Amino acid sequence: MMASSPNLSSLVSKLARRSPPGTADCEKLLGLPHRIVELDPNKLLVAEGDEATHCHVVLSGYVFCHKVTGEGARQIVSLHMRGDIVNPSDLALDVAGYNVQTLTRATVAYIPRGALLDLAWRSPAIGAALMAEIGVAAALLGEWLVGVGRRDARARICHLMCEIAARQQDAGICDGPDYEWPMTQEQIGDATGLTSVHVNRTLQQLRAEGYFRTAGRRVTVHDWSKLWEVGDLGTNRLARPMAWATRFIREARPARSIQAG
Amino acid sequence: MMASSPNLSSLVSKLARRSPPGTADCEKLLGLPHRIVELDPNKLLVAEGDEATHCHVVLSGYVFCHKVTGEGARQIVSLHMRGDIVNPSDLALDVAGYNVQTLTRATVAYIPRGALLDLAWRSPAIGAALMAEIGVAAALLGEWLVGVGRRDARARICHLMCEIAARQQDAGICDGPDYEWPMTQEQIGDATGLTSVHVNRTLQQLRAEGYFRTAGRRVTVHDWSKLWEVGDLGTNRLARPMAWATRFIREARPARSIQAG
DNA sequence: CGGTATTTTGAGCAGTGTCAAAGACGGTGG
DNA sequence: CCACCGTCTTTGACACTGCTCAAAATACCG
Repeated sequence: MMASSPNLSSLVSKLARRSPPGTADCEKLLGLPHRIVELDPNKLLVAEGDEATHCHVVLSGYVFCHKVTGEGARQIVSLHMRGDIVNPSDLALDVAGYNVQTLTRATVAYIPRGALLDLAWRSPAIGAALMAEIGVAAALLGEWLVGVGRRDARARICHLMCEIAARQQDAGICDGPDYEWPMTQEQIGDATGLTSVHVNRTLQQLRAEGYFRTAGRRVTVHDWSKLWEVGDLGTNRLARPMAWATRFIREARPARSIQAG
Repeated sequence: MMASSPNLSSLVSKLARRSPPGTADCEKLLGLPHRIVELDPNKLLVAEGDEATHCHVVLSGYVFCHKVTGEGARQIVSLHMRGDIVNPSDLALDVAGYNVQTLTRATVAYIPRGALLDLAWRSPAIGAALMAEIGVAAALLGEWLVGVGRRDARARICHLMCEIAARQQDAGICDGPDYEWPMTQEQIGDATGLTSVHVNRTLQQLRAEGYFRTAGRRVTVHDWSKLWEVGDLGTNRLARPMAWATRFIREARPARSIQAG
């Protein structure tokens, strides 16, 4: 259910997860000037090259960033959900580096860029949380690069599934082995550097092997640990400073035994 | 020739390019506690998962970041040269997300992470420059992702060549159509998500088509604008807030006409 | 219920990867 | 200045993953 009067509280709770701000800081964040907008699916918020006047916080729904090559191929570079600042690494740049678009119907807060930056300079706790947010986003981007560069289709897709599930858990959107995967197969392809046709075939194969089931835009995972393994979310990731990763492991274990037992 | 007594001045001039700090700020940057280390090629500075105690600034030579998949394949995610902070987006994270390694013999300054962050909070100009630095690094990472995900081998390689040349010009390391490409073909493969064998063949083809010549670890470009075009550094990039891009265009034009005329 | 978006299939092909071996290069010690 | 050795580059033959094009089958939505 949506908050009766949407505000920036999901941003606050996300930042709080990185570096707990005091109550004063929370007030300041909530008091940030902003405009809340309700958007249809597939609506372009920002085009690459636009002047960056606002930063965007996702309050509900999903938003993604992508770029189009000279040949017209599209690559999705990030995915954002409740509480996320869209593309936080670009906060300090004056020109948008990506196209930003809604994936689903979404509620987005527009905050003047300067206001958020000022606040960050004024409150070290907020600044630190923001920097942590940037770091995590960049780490995710790096992981995508590794996947697209060096992993095969199965691994890329499983990796994406795990990442989405984990981030949803972290954002408090889902809980348990059943979650939303709000992308069409073509979009999955654009995120993983594959063709929609190949995504379709790989997905069929993975389903046939019993990793998960899909129904509409919903997934039910049968064996988290295998998905995790095929997705190569191995040892490396566990060492990461991402709360969600370890939390996910804790959640994942029971889910698996429920299934297996 | 190397500065007789290496210091942080290349960092200062790089940051100054983003957002000119006052002289006081420059003093503070130069006064940052640091240790300068001279490193052999291929030396591992940081391993993924290490506690992040220092940040690293490249004073000379080249450094890169990479990650290894569960299958043992390596993906290089970034390349750093004089004046660069290695992996600036990770400044706020406590654990290293990548392996950091020297490409060539290099001089690197180790700065305690906290000292740099403190300074950023204390001086808005430095903070802003740092954020801009982070933004540019993230934009580069995103561009690599697009390339690896959606461009063919020729484009990826040409893109990498242009990027390196442009960044070298920006760092004041090279000037003109002749520059250093300090990577082996295997490393080029690891950066572009290709095999060293395929890199070799593609490079031969590009050379045969007259785009450039290589000699040792040096490249001489014959036709910047074509390289730029094949590398898909087109329209998009020009709109970017990267000083080096536009500067590069200005440099590139004469170079081409020298060749063509 | 019709129309559009998405998923699924099929057949054939192209770009890259694999494996293995032969050359070329560059630095080192004599 | 030369011989030697390890590192890179280059080649060849072949396999395979993932792409293309096109059409059919479904699912979704008003």
